Amino acid sequence: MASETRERIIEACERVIARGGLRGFRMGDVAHEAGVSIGLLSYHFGDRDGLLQAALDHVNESAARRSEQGAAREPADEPRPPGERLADLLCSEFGDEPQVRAGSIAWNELRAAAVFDPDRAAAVTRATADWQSEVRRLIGEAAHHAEPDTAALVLTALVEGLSGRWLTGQTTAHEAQEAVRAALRGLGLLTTSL
Amino acid sequence: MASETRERIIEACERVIARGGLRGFRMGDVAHEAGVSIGLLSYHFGDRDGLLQAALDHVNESAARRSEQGAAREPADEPRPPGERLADLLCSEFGDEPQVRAGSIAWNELRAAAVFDPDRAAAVTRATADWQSEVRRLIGEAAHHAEPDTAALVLTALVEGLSGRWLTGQTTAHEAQEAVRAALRGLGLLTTSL
DNA sequence: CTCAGAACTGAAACTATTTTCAGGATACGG
DNA sequence: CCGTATCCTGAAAATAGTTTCAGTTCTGAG
Repeated sequence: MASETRERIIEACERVIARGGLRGFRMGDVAHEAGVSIGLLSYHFGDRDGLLQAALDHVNESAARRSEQGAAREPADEPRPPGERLADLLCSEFGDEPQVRAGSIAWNELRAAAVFDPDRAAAVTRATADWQSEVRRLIGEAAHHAEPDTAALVLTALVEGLSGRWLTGQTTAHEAQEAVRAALRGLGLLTTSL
Repeated sequence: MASETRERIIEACERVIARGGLRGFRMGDVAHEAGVSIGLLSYHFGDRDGLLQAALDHVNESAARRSEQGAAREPADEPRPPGERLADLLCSEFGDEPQVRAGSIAWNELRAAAVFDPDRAAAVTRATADWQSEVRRLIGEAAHHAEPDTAALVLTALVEGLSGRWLTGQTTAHEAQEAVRAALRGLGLLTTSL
């Protein structure tokens, strides 16, 4: 059926982006990766832009789903401290599983492309605002903070910066996570005890 | 003279990069922007890669020069608090002057490209390490901090993340600077008094 | 002035990639 | 089966961009 093939193509797009970024996003590579002909890409998605758009939308959705999942996964009978949940949410960006890494790379590319493309900037802004307000909410639960909005901005921007460090091999995923936790402690949102 | 023309070409490169990123870096655009023929680019810089390399090196040098200037501008008789100098160094990335913005855009692009290009990753890593160790030094001067290395990582990564927010229009330069100062206060490196 | 070498031009050749399209395969209701 | 609508292919055309190069202009020393 066609929808399966579409799906396969979108997944191939994600792998191609993860391997070479938006710059290395070639329809020939996508077709080869998906095991279909190059003509089929146009058939399903119109042109290169349509294909890329579909792939990036999918990345967006996946990220949103993961974020919601994280919030829902909390068992009601064993309440984890909100500071810990905050740390989890923020650190979920880092991790050596291929899917996590591919997602981070795609986001990194999307953010970089958004500088020059208002449409993409709008999409990034919306998704980022959702994420940041979720962080803001957890800050409110974790502690009385004087400037919770600023703290949410600082934490989310920090994660984005650390993501770049990690993806370029300047830090490990673990170091990035430790840095996030250190920042949370600095803001009084995580107790020092391990 | 040739060196003037070279300079003009490099400056044109910076404008082209600021306008369209590394992806939008076209030799035709550079030639048009510099008011020279396309053949001259090859004559002076060999090929596209050589041209791009020269342009990025120039961005690097400019940033380094600006940073040194900032450090040297401190008059010995009126010592500014190290926390303030730290804030200045970190906030110098944000600002609405075209040159500052162009420099930030170039860096943002370079960081994004470094994910897929080991050579660029090495260059970025080196420059980032220098900057971070300067921050680390100022932290040492500003206060006894339990984890100065982690603090330096957090602050520099934060600036990189905020830079992305600013360049995509998600925050203003001023908001980004305020966020940096808030983080510095949280880390006990800047007194609350204004 | 004149010549050599450096700076410079722009069109043509080349390369890489996307888009189109004529047609082949496949699924499926009648 | 048959017809047809959908899915799919891959080669050819179109497009976008870089590199080359034969030739022109400029510059300065002799």
